[in-house]
Amino acid sequence: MLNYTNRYIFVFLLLIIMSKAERTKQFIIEKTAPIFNMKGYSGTSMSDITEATGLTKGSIYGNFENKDEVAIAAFKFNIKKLQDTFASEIEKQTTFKGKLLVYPRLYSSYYDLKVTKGGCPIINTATEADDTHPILRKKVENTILAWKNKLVYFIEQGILAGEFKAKNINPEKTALTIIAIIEGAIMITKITGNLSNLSDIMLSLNKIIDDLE
Amino acid sequence: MLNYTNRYIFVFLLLIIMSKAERTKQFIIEKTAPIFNMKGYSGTSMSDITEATGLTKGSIYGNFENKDEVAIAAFKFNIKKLQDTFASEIEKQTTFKGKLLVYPRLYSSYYDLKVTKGGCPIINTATEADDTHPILRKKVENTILAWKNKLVYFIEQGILAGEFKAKNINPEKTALTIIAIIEGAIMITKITGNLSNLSDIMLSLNKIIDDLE
DNA sequence: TTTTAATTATACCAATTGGTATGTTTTTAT
DNA sequence: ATAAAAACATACCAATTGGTATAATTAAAA
Repeated sequence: MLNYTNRYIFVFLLLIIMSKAERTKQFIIEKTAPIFNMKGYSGTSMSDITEATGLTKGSIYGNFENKDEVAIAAFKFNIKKLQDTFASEIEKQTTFKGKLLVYPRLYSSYYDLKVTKGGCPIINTATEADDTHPILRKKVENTILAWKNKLVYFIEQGILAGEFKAKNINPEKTALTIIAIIEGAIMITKITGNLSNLSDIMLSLNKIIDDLE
Repeated sequence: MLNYTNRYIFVFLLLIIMSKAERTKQFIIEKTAPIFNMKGYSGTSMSDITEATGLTKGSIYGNFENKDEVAIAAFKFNIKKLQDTFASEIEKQTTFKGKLLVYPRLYSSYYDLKVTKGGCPIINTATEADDTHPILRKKVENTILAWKNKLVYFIEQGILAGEFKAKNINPEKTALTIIAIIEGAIMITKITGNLSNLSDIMLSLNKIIDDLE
């Protein structure tokens, strides 16, 4: 994470380096990303976009081909935001078990972090796009597969490092199960509004990772 | 499940008992339920409904107040279909562990059953409605809570019957985890199109239930 | 079998959808 | 400082949205 001083330097550099167009493009993405995540693709209208940005259609269509492009950019933005949060925490960990345990720990306080408004962009986009939007569908699929591969890597390296015992562990199966629990937990927590559901389920996830020893 | 003979008797009785209106109402629900499940609430238009049923707007609005009412009825229909499938299998089991194991077993072949087109109506409706549709949101929440209570009951009774050892088991936490794994697994499988993902994750669920002993 | 009531079709409504053509204003580079 | 280019606003477009009033048809009750 950037501290306040660095953040100001960052914004200052953006003002110099980025062109006006790049900045508004970024501005549009930042403002619409939470809307797409909450209302979905078909639930978000062009007027939602103009309203959220304070810009007119002319300027939206000057920076993006169509609604699709805005939605895809917004999805990427949401995913990156989420990944950055986890990547920086995973980096700090020295063991592979420690890296895996970042997920239950961070997700337990997911709603405090409020990384993405409207819940997890993966599950939101996946459930809407799977039967309706081939481009977004493929993007979510790739996101999940990349996540799975990362987890598989941690588990395999953990076995090599002697942190986990190799027998009985199927890295792929374990990775998929971890993702399933997390995504399911977010869905349940969002719909019930009961944050303790999330921490409850994350305790189960914690145990699963612990049992890999 | 009804066999063919019983099904014909059932349809015959419907023709006598149900009025024309009741029958078309049911017809509309059956035809639109898969569409709402695939395209979502805001993705399904009135013209989708008239197209799928072959009826005109007049007849749709003669049987339903508005689009909301059709959507809610379609959601209930999808949920009932799903619940009936599981209820009949759970009934057959004599042990509570057996009842719990019905879930991983049936979900492993979920896509063969093809109970509901477009994936699980719970996760589909939950992710769309949580920030947009209070009525549907509440319906999904209640569905999940009822499911959780059912699982909690099975686990508690299983403990009483000596099938599971009471210590270390938190029925509520376990129930929530089971639901999370199932819903997450469906999401992953739908988006990747890889059915083996579902059976892989269901093996993990199987182990979790086995470990309750 | 006829009357009454319910059901379905037709034709319409204003509002909104995503998108575009054309001006006007800012940036940017010279 | 000025010309060229890019960004933005205005005003429009046809198509579609959810919904309704009314007419035509069909089912149910007498």
